[in-house]
Amino acid sequence: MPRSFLVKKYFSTKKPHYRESQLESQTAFVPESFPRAELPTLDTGSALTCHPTGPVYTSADTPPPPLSPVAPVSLPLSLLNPLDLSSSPSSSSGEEDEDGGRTSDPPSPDVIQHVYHCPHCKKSFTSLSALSHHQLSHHQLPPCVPPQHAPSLPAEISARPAFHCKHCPKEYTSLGALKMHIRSHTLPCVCPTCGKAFSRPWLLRGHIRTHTGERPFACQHCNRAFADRSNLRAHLQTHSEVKKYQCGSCSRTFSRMSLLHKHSASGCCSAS
DNA sequence: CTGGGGAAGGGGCCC
DNA sequence: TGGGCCCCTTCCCCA
Repeated sequence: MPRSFLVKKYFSTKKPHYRESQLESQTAFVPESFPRAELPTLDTGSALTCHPTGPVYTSADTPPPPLSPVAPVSLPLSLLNPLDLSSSPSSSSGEEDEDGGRTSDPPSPDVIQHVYHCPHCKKSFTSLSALSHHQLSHHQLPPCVPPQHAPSLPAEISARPAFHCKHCPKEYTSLGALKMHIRSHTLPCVCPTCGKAFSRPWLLRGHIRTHTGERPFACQHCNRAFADRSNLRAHLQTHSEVKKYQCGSCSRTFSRMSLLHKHSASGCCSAS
């Protein structure tokens, strides 16, 4: 469902990650009712407003305090598999992903326990391998790389070729990764209803659900349904007596990491 | 102020 | 290699 990834916000008031202009014109999923007037031909010399740095954490610069996983969350099994999402692996195709999910398992507590931060962009990763993969995109380490991090990178990383995005400063170590990234600039999939543009067709399909009201992800414990599986997953936490995200200082638990971050930022345990 | 829902941003995995 | 889909995370808004 649409994480609606890389949406070109024609009308959005949210923070724009990319400017509307300078987008390469592509033809897929462009409805006739929305000529790509706002998707001018890309000028290779233009620079999109692409923030090379990582996400901005609202809880100041300091990373969130260690997240203590709440040990055995007392969720019934049915809650952990509310939609029996693990039943039919790749049987879905596009629209049927309401029941075609490969897994509905909530992130395991130990996933939450370890947070690895990229020294280059401050992004956080829940596993060292994920961080290592991510760091491939930074394979040309800037001088600011903390020395304790740089040596930890695989040796072959420094030898990999770099594929530079011509629209932003990002670099990738594979052409495929670069191409996928470039779609975030070109945004070839345009919503016929509102004109929002997406990088991938399935993102557009999910976005269309926001117009149609389709909510294929139903909660088994209440009448609510969601258009996004992740949102259902978050919702399921509200049915749990013990939340997954626990404050390391006061042991208070939260249903979402963002709430825990808010809690930490509010001063419970940040300075103490 | 807090908790929750909606939607979005990004990377990874599988086929 | 690319498409399709996943997960995690974050932000914004509202009750």
